[in-house]
Amino acid sequence: MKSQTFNQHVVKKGNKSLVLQTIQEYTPISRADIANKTGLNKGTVSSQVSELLSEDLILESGPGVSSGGRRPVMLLFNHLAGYSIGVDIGVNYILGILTDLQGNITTEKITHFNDLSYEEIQIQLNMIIDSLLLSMPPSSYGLVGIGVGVPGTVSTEGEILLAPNLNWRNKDLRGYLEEKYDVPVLIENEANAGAYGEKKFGAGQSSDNLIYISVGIGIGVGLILNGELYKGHNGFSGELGHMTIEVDGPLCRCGNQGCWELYASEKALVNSAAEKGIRPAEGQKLSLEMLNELAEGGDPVAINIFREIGNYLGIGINNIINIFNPEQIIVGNRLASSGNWLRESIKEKQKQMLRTHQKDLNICFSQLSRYSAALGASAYASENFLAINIQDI
Amino acid sequence: MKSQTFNQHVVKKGNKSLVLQTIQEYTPISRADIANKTGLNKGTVSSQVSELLSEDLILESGPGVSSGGRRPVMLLFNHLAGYSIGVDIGVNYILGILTDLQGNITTEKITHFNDLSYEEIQIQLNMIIDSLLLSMPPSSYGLVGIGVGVPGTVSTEGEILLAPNLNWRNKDLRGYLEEKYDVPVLIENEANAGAYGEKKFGAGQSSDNLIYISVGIGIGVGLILNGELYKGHNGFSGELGHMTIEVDGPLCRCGNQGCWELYASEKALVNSAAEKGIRPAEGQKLSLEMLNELAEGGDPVAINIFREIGNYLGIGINNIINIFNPEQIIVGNRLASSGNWLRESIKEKQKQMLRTHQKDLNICFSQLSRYSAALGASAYASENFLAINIQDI
DNA sequence: TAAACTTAGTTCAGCCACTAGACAAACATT
DNA sequence: AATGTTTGTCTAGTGGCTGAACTAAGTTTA
Repeated sequence: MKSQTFNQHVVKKGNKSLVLQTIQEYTPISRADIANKTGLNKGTVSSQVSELLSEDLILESGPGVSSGGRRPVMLLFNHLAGYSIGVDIGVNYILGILTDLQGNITTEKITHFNDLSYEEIQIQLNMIIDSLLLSMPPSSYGLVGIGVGVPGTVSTEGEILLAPNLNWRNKDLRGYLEEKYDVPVLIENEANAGAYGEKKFGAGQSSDNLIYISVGIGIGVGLILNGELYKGHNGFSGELGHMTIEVDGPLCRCGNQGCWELYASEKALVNSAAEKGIRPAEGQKLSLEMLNELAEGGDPVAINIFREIGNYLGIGINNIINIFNPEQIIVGNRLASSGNWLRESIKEKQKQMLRTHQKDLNICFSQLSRYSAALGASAYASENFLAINIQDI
Repeated sequence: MKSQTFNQHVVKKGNKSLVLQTIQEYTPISRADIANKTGLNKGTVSSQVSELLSEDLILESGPGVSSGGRRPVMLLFNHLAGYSIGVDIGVNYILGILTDLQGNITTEKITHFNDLSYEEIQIQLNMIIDSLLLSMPPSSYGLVGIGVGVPGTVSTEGEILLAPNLNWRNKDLRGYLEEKYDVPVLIENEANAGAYGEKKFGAGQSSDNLIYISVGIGIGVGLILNGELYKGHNGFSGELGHMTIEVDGPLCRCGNQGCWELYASEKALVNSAAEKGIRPAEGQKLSLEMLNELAEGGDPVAINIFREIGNYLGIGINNIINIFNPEQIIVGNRLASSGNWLRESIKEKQKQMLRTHQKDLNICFSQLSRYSAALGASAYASENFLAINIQDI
């Protein structure tokens, strides 16, 4: 029985965390305002604030404007007290960012590759992390954690069980990085990390129920339900790419038939373009970027292909609406760049749905562009640091 | 900002609730054992227990067996301290049960009807509740609440927004019942109530992530995720019956095409039987019960129809596995009675899935037979009572 | 310009729930 | 009968929160 028992320490920790969160959210804010917003006693707030000040997690920024009496002392979240690294490992790239505790990107590094082994990718990853560390400004806490998003399934303990497009199986990347850099490391599925990133910094900040659809080579989905990431029993949730949308559809490598990602992914897009006779320039590969350019230039065939893919995306999105009744759906990853060519046909498909289910529903393309997953991963690391740090004292 | 602030009252309430839950789960149990299991101090447990005793929520049941020292005083959850009513309103029936605080059914009443208006159903409902109340034994708290499961969408405030098969729209059944019976009333979607019932009393007691598929005229799904009911932003989650599984499938009344329930519901079953030339006996209607009997008698056409429906059920279940990675899937409501004829083809379909996703996964048919929803609804009412009661003191 | 009023933040006594440990009660073992 | 164990109660002590008094520092009003 691992249930939470309550005592003064829990109370203290909870309230301290509440004060810090309030400061983060409303920076700058006075002690009196915190007391108002949280319902805590003024004295309690004062004592928590003085602790947070001594821990350098917040700062006093001089007097604010009076509202008819003594001028308040404004408090700021000290987002420069430490730094996190967020890494997005894609099928053919590694994107690493260094962020402060507020998720502002300080430095970014990206490497592209093709067909590297796990060990070779480890080396690339090290180079990126090392290079980010070199650029890290001095701060009270230094590097507080590393978060990594990977295109595959991750166990609840952080082991990478299967990343099919990278050919990885049972890799303990977390243990490796924790040993090497001696900070907490969190590994997450790329779609989960993206969902978290969008919830913290993107379009989903106000929603407690948001679905992030990561449309790249395949489709993965990150689920934020009741305000928290839902990972499923073993951490395998969100495999909506392998949701059957056509009973007798073509066979997928997952063993099922008619999987959504066979119709609505980047791969499906490129395949369809090839079938429809679009040929790349000499020496180039048929790519999403190229199709984007064609559509931009008004090419009717390309535009039509996007419309078709958008139609299939819309079918899956309708399913998602029926399943989750979310407040916010965000389409992210590679295909987010084609938002302009997909938006209309998704909307068209939505018209087939009951209007009641679309109340307050917002569908959009990622605002964080390619940073969703890396930002989410680094935010995970930062959150983890703040939670532990508050707990310890 | 409605965030929870912590103080002594919260601590007290949390620990008291923890003690009560421990007693419920491990009845009979001694004070010392509670302290061990929860990690609370012996003294704390003693004081909470004496409060619970004075509130008549628990009982002392004399000495237990010694384990080498003084014999412990065993404590029992007083499940007879009060009673709840759980009601399952179906498309053509009302099932009402009276349960004690532990979910044991004391009395049950059922009425069948056809095409009644909302007002007529209200009358039937009153008759059932009144009759259950007459049978209620005397107890400390009497009736503590009423829970109702309805086949439709319920807003987060408990208003019935739409129950298509009953032709209801925007009905405030909750307000009506609360005024009439003067106890807290909770209205839930029938699938949600069923999921909760299975989690509390059925096959899902040990799982924190369980999916209850209510297969009746249509299909509704109740989602227990991370240990709690997931309702979605407006309370409309779980409409998996309207998940598209065939892109260009037939039009559904929801506006979408190829919805799952067009292939795998009781309605689909009966339609398929009619198409395949199965005719009911004179004066009867073609029904699930009749097809069950035929299959029982070895009728190959009937068996084949079940196999076909099971196949479609399997497709949707595979989707559910990919989406939620649950620990437990329970098929309930009317079609659960045909489990024997469906099981094999569902299993067959599962073979198409990645084995990793099926780790620790258990799929079964409802153990509570037709009581899932009513039990869940009454459990909701009981829980609500216990939570409020502890809070108040 | 002084008095009156407001608002911000600190301090302190009192309260309450939890904890640790002493203690008594009741039983088992030797 | 003596010793050791386990259960449950009791008490003193701790720590965090609350309310209220108080200081500080502004604004408004006459």
